Amino acid sequence: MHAPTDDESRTEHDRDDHRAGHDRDGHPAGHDRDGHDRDGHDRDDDRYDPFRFEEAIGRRWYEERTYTTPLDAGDPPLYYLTMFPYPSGDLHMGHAEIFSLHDALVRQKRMTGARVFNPIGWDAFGLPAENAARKRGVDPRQWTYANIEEQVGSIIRLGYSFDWSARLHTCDPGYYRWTQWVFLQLFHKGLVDRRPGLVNWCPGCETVLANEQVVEGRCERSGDPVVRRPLTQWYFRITDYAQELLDDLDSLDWPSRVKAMQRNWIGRSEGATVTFAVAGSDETFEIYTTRPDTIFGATYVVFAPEHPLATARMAGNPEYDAFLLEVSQRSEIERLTTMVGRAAKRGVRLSFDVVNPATGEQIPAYAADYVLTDYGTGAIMAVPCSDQRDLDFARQHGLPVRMIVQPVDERGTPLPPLDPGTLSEAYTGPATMTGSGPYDGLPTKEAAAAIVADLAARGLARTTVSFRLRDWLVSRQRSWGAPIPVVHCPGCGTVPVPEDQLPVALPDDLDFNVSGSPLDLHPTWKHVPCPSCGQAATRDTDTMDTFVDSSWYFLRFLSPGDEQRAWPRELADGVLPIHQYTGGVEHAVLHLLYARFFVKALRDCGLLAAGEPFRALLNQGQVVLDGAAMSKSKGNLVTPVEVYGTYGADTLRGTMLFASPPEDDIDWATVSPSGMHKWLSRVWRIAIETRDEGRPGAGGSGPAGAGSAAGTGSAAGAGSAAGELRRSTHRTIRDVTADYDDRKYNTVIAKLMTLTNDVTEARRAGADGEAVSEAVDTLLLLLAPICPFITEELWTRRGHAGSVHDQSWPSADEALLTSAEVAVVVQVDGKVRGRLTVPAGTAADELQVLARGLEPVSRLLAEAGTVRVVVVPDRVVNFVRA
RNA sequence: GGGGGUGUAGCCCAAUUGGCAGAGGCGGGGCGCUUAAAACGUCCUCAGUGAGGGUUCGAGUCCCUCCACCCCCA
Repeated sequence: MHAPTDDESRTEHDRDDHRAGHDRDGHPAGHDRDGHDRDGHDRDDDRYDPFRFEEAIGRRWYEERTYTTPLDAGDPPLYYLTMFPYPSGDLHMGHAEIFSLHDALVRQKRMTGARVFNPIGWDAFGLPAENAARKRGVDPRQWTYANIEEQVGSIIRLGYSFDWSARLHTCDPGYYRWTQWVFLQLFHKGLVDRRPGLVNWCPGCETVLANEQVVEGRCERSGDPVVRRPLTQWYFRITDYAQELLDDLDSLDWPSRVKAMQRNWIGRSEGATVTFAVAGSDETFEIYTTRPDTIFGATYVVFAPEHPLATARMAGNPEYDAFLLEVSQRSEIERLTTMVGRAAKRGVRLSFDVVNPATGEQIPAYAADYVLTDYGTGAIMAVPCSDQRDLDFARQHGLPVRMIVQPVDERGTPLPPLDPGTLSEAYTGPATMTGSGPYDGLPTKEAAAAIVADLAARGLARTTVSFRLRDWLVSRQRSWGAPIPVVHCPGCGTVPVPEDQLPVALPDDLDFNVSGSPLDLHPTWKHVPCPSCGQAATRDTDTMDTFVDSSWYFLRFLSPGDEQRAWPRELADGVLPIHQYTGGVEHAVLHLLYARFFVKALRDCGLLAAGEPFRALLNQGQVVLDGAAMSKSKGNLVTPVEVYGTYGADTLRGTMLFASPPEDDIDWATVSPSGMHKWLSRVWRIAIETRDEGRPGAGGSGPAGAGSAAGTGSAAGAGSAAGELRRSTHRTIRDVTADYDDRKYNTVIAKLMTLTNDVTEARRAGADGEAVSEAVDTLLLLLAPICPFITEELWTRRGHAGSVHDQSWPSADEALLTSAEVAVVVQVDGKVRGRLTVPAGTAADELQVLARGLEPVSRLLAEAGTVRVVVVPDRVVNFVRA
């Protein structure tokens, strides 16, 4: 794939590169440029100077499109994907971490012979571009593309092996045209709704937000408190898939915490819907409860303030209107504190009572904001003794508390009864029924089933499954996004834009210095004839949530330039679900849930076969400093540019992976790029010093597994320095390969450091050149996925043809994996009393005999009769006395 | 309150999945090299695994209780 590099031209080339690329003062090699120029290239070899070759190699990989994987030939490749970046500026440490991890995964997989498709693109729509336009008057397009180019430069510099032929940006009309097309497919399938509702509004961003974008009552982007507003908006019907989204989690090779987060978010609960009647009227309404067994303890009901029954009955009541207004203006954060904990729960007594269908009792009705309009039925029965919020509300409003459960322990033995007069903690533990008429004495679970069955027989109840998941609100009152491809016509109503008129393109002349949506306020853009009747109509001026763009980008990578269709169907069916996805855990709910929904929806539109987008997922931790998130505002930002500018790209990549297991956070204060640089310098020096060892003719012998010239295990004398080194080499191959499979890059590097130490020791002990050469070449191969530059450069300098990255992954020689001798521990009563050095595989009885002969052991055993002997061959002999 | 996760050396982290707690790095220290420093080389340093109980011949690893911290949902 790569032409062998001519040594002479390389030297010249490297010099030029050195001048261009290495212009920082004080990098740790202490490189003196003048001295370098004077001394010439012999001395160059002495010292590891990544700035002499990294940039040229990275540039070559980019320009030659080295890591392009043709998709139109042969079997479908393995699809490896890393979450595409948002271009808010240059790459940050989080990007460098995930890309370094992902690239190691990809490069190692390639060396095992797999074809891997590894594309890169940009999630390029979004609010920061608009904010830049507003603050600094920059065109969002220019701002975005300039940032993308900066990130491209860093990616090239860091040597990530992306397939540049598949590059895409979601803000390209050629991309968002198909985002709009996908919207229309879902629209025609009935999975898109436009409807009024109480929505989350972020005053800072001047737009609505999806539920998933509200974190503890605040906008997850700007941090502003979110308020609720009644607005008509577009929704994707993700709740239609709630059960399937929950069930299919079981089939995914994802971190358990991410699955748990999605389960929590979907929030399935089983309960019952029960019909209550308004007292003195034929009118009925439904409440939802997860505890139907407690119905005899219901002493009042609570409606969500906006519940139609409440608003109808309270119409024209000034006090209630004021309450409604107050509730609507309350921020989500205040409301949450009202819902949770002991904060005052504001409520209003409604003008009517209701009838409890189980007891026939007449009880009061309230409206309170701790009941949500869109969860369950928007009304609940309040059972103070078994629900904390109900109990708090009852105490505040002087409502009765009635005990209907008798707590029991695990064996069903009754515990002391609770006193409803003084109860301050609602009881939710195991209990039997009391004060519940015919159900008294039943365990609560049985009572629940019986009560629902009995009420159902009267047509007053049914079991219900309820989800916390809400439909996905996708319209945004922003302008740097994909316009929703719909026209509103006075005659025809809501008319989807015909597919042949896509894209609905953004205008070039938006004015961002306006209060409100620039797209909506544009003088001409929205005025168009109705696609259906031709009458004057207006475009929908909302754009789509940028999470829509990222919910299908993995499909577009398969044919980013295709103007005829969104993606090639057969290929998509061949590569989905994606073999390996990597990215930050911050997307555990948002992006990963939306993308799963999209794939299921597109499958049901007949556009895909797969039911899940990402088969396996790897989440990396975050990069923090002194335990706190890095951020510009805190002034504690360490950037990849600084690190690779000082130490080079390989050091940055290696530091990231060595710092901790991938899922853990990396505290930059505790890692040491200089330590990594020091080790790479050792690797460099050893590889250069031994370049001609074991090679009578240049490039003669190969590495382990590729036809070793060092002979087989038996050829190297047992116990000799060369033999020990060969054993170390092959054990490293075995262990490091397993660690790559387990994605334990930190221990991969630790084991390669050990091998480096072993090489040094073996050389000192006089090991022959072939064993050393095998060890060093193997070291380079095993390190190549993590530090691609130094390994490539040394591979070439050691006289090998081709790229190190095109070599086969080495395989361990079985004959060399087992030691000739092993140390066996001898214990008496579990205490170590001696050690044996024996040939590996020595039989158990023989070990026992040898162990009995050891001095302290024989004496100890003479004093008492041996009861039992436990022998684990090659490990331990344990004598257990009576 | 429920769920998920993590506690091993001054620090970051390993431990063949039940078999001698230490692989690697950082930091610290000694020595070598050096006119000197840096760099480099080399050797050393330090815990009995958050606490308590249980199972086992044997527990960092499995079980129970508790504590601390992180994340998600309330």
